[in-house]
Order: sequence, then C-alpha cells, then structure tokens
Amino acid sequence: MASAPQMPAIHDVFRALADRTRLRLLNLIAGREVCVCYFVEILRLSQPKISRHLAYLRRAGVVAARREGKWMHYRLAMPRDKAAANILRETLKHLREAPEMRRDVARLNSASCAPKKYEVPHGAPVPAEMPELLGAGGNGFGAGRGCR
Amino acid sequence: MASAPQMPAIHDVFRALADRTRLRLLNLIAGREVCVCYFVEILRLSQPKISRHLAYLRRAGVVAARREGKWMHYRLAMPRDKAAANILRETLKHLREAPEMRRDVARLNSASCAPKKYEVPHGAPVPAEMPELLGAGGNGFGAGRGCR
DNA sequence: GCAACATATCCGCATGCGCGAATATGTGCG
DNA sequence: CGCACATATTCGCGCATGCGGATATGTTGC
Repeated sequence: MASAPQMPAIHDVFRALADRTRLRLLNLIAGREVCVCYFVEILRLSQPKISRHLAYLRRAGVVAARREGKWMHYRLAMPRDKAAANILRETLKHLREAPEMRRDVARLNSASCAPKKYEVPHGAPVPAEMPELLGAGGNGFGAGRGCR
Repeated sequence: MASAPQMPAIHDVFRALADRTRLRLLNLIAGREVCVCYFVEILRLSQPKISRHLAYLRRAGVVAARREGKWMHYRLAMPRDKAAANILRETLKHLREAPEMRRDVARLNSASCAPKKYEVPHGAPVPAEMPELLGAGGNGFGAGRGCR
C-alpha cells in the first residue's frame, strides 16, 4: 500500500492555511522561488511579521528555505503525505483565482521586472520559476519571465 | 456585491478543519444525516464538547442542522464558495482513508444497526444516508443500510 | 574586527480557542 | 404545570497564536 494517511500531517497543514497572511505568502511562492525581501515589499507587511509566518509555514512542512549569501529563498515543499499534498494543491489552485491574490502576483511580477520602482533592496535576486511543484495550470507569472 | 466574501470563506473553512475532533465529526457526517447522540457515543466525548464543535462547524458553514422533536440531525453543507467546497470534498475524500476515521465509521455502523449494544438513547433515530452532498466514492457506510 | 545589511527570534500584550463544569434552552409526556 | 431528556450555551482557566517593537544571528565587504 502507498501511504497510510496520517492525521497530524493534514492537521498541521490546515493550521498553516488558517491565516490570511500565510495564504498570501503561499500564493506568491507557488511556482517559483522567492527572496524574503520581495514578500516584505509586495505584501507591505513588516519584516518580522513576514519572517514569523514563513517560519510557521516551514514548521508545517509546506515551504522550504535555501540560503544564498544574505538572501533566503523560499519555495513550495509538497508534504510527503498524499492527502496533505492534494489539499495544498487544490488550495493553491483556487487561491490563484481570488482577486487579491492575483493582485499580489501582479505586483511581484512588476517588482521582479522593474525592481527600481519598488523598495526591493539593490541586487535582490529575481524570483526564479519553479513550476515543478505546482499542480496543473499556471498562475499568471511566468510566460517566459516576461519583462518586455 | 456584498463585500467580496471570497477570501473569508476559504479562511473560515480552514479554521474549521484545523481541529481533530471536528475532522472526526465531519468524517462521520459525510454522506448521511446523524443525530447528535451518536456522536457522543461513537467518539466517546462529552456532550458539551461535541455540541461546541458542531456549533463551530455550523458557524463556518460546513454543516447544517435540522430539529426533529428532541433530536438534532446534522448533515454536511457544501459551502457556496466553489473553492471552499472543492477543498472540503478533497479533505473528506482523504479522511475516509485514515484508519482512525474508518474505525469511527465502523462504530457508527454498528451502533445504528444494533443500538442496544451502545449507549445510544432509546429510540434514537437511525442515521439516514445522504450521498448527494458527497464527492464520488462511498465511505463504507451505506451499501443499502446493511444490518443483516 | 567592524559596519551595513538581510533575516530570524525574543518580549510583552491582547485575543481566540479547547476544555470541563455548571447551567440554560427546547421538547415530549403525564 | 412539572419532570425527564436531548442539546446548547456560559464561565473560568490554561495555552497557543498574532502582533509591534526591540534585539539577535548570519553574511558580505572594507
């Protein structure tokens, strides 16, 4: 048999998803790897607040972090538990359709194409596409890195 | 429109799902209409606790209640919000596969077929199948009311 | 080492939630 | 009405969580 669905896994995912800020973060992170500094600018929230929610998501096992010099890159991490992973995918799919979420992505798009218009730190790494972890269907970001 | 009810809906659903007891209740309720007295006996939890969690689920809009004499029947209520509904369906689908959840359903099955073996009140209404609201795939309950 | 920067964690406070215990509401029956 | 029963709500407590503000950690470059 494949996986014995564990209650704790699903339970943790739900707790992680039960917050608006974390949903916005997950939506931004879905399909690419993003540096923390972008979250702060795009969501217009304090840096500690962003960092705390990212830590929460990390503990719940739905995002992973990678350090590169001073910058921390966050990416989606599909839970091992199949149920949790499916629910997360389903959630992200529908988040993409919410107007507020689309606005966030649009802002991230602008910021990564024209960083000078935003308060993103000088030399901040451009978000990199990572569609592998995503479910089917894009999220309006990539289309070849845009920036024409 | 009335203040864009999109986001709050999903958010509330996640908060409702972020509790083990409520997940067990939802799993028992999925596909049938159940009297409160069964929950108390099957889950072996105090009556106020059951009632409180049912109220929470009701406020989140994922279950609905119907009064019949002294008995209250609870049934699943798919949220209007399409995203919330899909996520709820996906969740229920995977809950059914968890061993603990299967045990609960098995106990409910026994109790509704042979109430005397359980502490269910005398004359308690037998849970009625309601597969309409469920996603595809049964949950091991019905198969024609069993009880042979 | 030290300054500058990006990020993470800690502190204190307010709020919300889960819990058991007690109590309130609603319904049928004699 | 008054009692018995099923269910709901309230209360007080302990604990987790979200928050802003302050501070700590880690990294680069001089």
